[in-house]
Amino acid sequence: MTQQREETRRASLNRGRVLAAAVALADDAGIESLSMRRLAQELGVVPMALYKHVANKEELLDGMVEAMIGEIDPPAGGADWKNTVRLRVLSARQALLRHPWARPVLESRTNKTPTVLGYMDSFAGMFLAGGFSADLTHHVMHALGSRMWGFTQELFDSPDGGTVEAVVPAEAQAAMFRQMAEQFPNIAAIATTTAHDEGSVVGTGCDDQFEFEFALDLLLDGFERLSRQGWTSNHA
Amino acid sequence: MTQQREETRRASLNRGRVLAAAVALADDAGIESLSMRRLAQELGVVPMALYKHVANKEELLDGMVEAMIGEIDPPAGGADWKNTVRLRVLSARQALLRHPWARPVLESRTNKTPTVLGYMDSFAGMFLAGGFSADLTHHVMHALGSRMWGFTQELFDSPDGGTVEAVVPAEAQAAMFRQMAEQFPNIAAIATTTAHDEGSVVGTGCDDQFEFEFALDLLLDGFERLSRQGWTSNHA
DNA sequence: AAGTTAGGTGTACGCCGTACACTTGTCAAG
DNA sequence: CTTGACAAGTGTACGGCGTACACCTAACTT
Repeated sequence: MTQQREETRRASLNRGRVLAAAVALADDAGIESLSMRRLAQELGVVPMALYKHVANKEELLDGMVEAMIGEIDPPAGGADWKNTVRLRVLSARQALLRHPWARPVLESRTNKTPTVLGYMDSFAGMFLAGGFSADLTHHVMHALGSRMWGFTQELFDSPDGGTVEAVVPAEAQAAMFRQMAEQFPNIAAIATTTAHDEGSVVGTGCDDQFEFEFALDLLLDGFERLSRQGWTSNHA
Repeated sequence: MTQQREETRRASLNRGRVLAAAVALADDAGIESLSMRRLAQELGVVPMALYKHVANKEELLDGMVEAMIGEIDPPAGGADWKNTVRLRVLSARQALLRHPWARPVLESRTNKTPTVLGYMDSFAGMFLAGGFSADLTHHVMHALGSRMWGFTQELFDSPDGGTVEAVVPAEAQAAMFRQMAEQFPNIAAIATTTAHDEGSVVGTGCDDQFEFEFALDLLLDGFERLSRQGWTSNHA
């Protein structure tokens, strides 16, 4: 039967192979290099062939997101809600760090697929199981926002690899820093406390994982406090 | 002199007119409609003419962001840090709501212009002036993240206007809801507490302003607590 | 009067997503 | 064994995009 033949014919495409290739390409070459044409080329096929397996590029991206979600650990049972949520978020973060394209793609998605909704549903479930009211759970989910996916809008994000500084001569960096300190004294004050080397004022010098966990724990602690004191909305 | 002539010659372009037209176009037709060609057409000029006033599209977007930032109220003096920050964030939010294109554009910007840095600097200044250590200010800025700009990654955001429901017959909505309740029981539980009408499970039914302020205040309260107890990093 | 230059033009290139009509290889039914 | 259907891959083409580059022209400087 058809199914059998398809599997034996080596070169045959299918939705899974297309998605896997798309993920691989985005991982290796960056999301901006992922075009239908380039992807087809990578698969040794003509661009239009892809459309037999995904409806359009949007759906391709949806599929990629779903693949990424599949890498996030399911909620660990047993622990209290706070740790359960915490671990899940950090697991999501790991998946996201493996697939840097996922952040912009996730942000751009406007229609949630069932898989995405399922992920969000399981999140809501963790709060409800922890004794949160439905109302509080709702607000708390909003407050968590994209941190649910393990990412934050980065304040200072490096354009890419970040080996740029090596090229710029050190004295020029120092001059730039002095100029910046004049124009942006507060940022400079912050930067000097964390970055030990004067050159890397922006971009490097931030321990992203620390910042992420700092904010996450701040929120979780806030949630806990509200839940404990039996928060209810005084909102219409 | 040149300057004088330019002002008298009505049709002449300049960077300001280009940026203003770009903002107007993005406001009216959506950011996805803002192309160099379309913008040029709007200005009654050939596409390449724009490149005499902005280096490329990236710089155009940077300029638009700067224009938007210009609409944010400067920090009000006199109040305590918390209220100062709060009001400024809410002012930013107002500007952002007037220009829906600004969120995606801001997110996509990788190199911060001086104006953007200046805005961030003034934010850091509010915390420092409130007695925060440089270190805590740093982390707090990260935790605030994009909320500094008055936006959050929306959990359930409607694709557009949102008058879709009017088209879908009510009984079909109810059926969809029942199916969703089965598949995503936790989301359904949340949705029913807030949305009084069963149909609008996703997208509508959330008071975005409330959600925003809820999360903002949660964070600000957390910041206050840390600052008061003289938080210092036990981080390498 | 001559030369410089800023600002607007026209053409063209290489990308993009994808509509649509086509071939082809595989199978089930007659 | 033929036939006809159908799924999968192809080829061509269209309208969009950002923008490089050569050009024209009107204004200002000297």
